Amino acid sequence: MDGVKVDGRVERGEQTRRQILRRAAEIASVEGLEGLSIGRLAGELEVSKSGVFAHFGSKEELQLSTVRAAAAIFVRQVVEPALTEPPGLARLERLLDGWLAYSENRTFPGGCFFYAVQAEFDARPGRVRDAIAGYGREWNSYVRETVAAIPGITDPDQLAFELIAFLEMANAQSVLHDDPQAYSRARVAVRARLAQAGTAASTARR
Amino acid sequence: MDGVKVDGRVERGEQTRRQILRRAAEIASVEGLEGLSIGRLAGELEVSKSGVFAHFGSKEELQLSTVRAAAAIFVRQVVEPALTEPPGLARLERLLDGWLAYSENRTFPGGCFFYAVQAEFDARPGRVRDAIAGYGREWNSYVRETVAAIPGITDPDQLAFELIAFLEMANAQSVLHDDPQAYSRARVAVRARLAQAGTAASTARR
DNA sequence: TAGTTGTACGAACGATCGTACAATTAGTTT
DNA sequence: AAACTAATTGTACGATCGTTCGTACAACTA
Repeated sequence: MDGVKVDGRVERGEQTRRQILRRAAEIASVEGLEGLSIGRLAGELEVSKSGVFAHFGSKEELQLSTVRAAAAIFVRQVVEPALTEPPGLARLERLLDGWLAYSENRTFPGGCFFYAVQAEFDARPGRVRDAIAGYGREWNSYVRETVAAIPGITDPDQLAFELIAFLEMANAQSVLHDDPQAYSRARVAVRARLAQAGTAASTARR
Repeated sequence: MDGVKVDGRVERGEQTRRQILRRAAEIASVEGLEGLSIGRLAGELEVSKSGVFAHFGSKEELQLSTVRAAAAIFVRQVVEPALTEPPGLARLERLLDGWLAYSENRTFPGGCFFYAVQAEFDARPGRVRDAIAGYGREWNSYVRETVAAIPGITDPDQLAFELIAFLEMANAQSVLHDDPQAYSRARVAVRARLAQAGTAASTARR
């Protein structure tokens, strides 16, 4: 076969790279992708600065790789579990619960990775911002489509906007104010909003 | 009288300080309070680096002063206009509209100043974070009390949480994706949520 | 075994960061 | 006019930033 790795050097490199990116994503969720410095990252991982640098070739490439790595963790933690549910309300609820758990668990120590880096890069141009914006759009449209798969939903864009707003607000309040109530408020808001959409749907059906 | 300023040197200094802080808040809304560097700030304002530094004595003090200056702008732009309305629904609507206009206008070039710096400092300890968290709490409770002044509102905490969530979501989406629709979505969400609270109130009254 | 490849390293680069301090300029007071 | 005061400046510092370079060593190929 072809896909079998036999080169131990490359494998060792990939493992180092994974460790770097895991730690980089943790740091960036707290200090931001600019606050993430190569020297500090190397110090915490007890490897050389040039060793870290060599994996990426530039700081921008490290930032981009970190964003990609965080996206993979997000997908595994939030998106994939919801795919075990059938399309419809069950899948949406699983998705939103999964997001709140991902934030509340501190999968990343600074709360949601993407909340932190979106706010950091939203107003400055460049490849990092573009990558973050791309993942943001993917997330928005995934939520919208998950919502749209529920029978009788009239305005999936509007509903997705409001649901995501509740999630991000919970993350923000919890991290900044150490307020555990934030998540229960978000759950209440989500439940009420979905109930409202449900009754609107059944009313429209009459 | 006593309050009359006669020393032209002090007045000039205060004016310089105001100019520094205005520019600092603009930069910080885009690059963050850490991305804000004294050297760059001095370069843009065409004054010496040591001149800027002398006004504050440390970078942390510059950051704290910048947060205070931004808070004053926010109060003038968002809170004060709403105070011209009588307590109740009218004041709340004026407050929320004022916030959306403040974000949409780009009073700060990076959108809402506090959205940017909250996300930057929410997970790291220190005086800057404490100051930001303090203003955040003030804002939360001001919205809550404005909501609570509407007759028949049952859960002002929950309602304030949801309304603020819509505002911040609009800001985030608009800045990151250049999406002008974000604000109209927030307005729709606010209107629907207030209508829901209103009918709940009149139902409860029966 | 000899030669090549890939990872990791240490040392050094110029630039910029925040900070310190003495000198200078401008305005006020005597 | 002299003495004083406050705002601003120039110069310099140590630390850290991202980046470059030559090298060491382990693992693969021929």
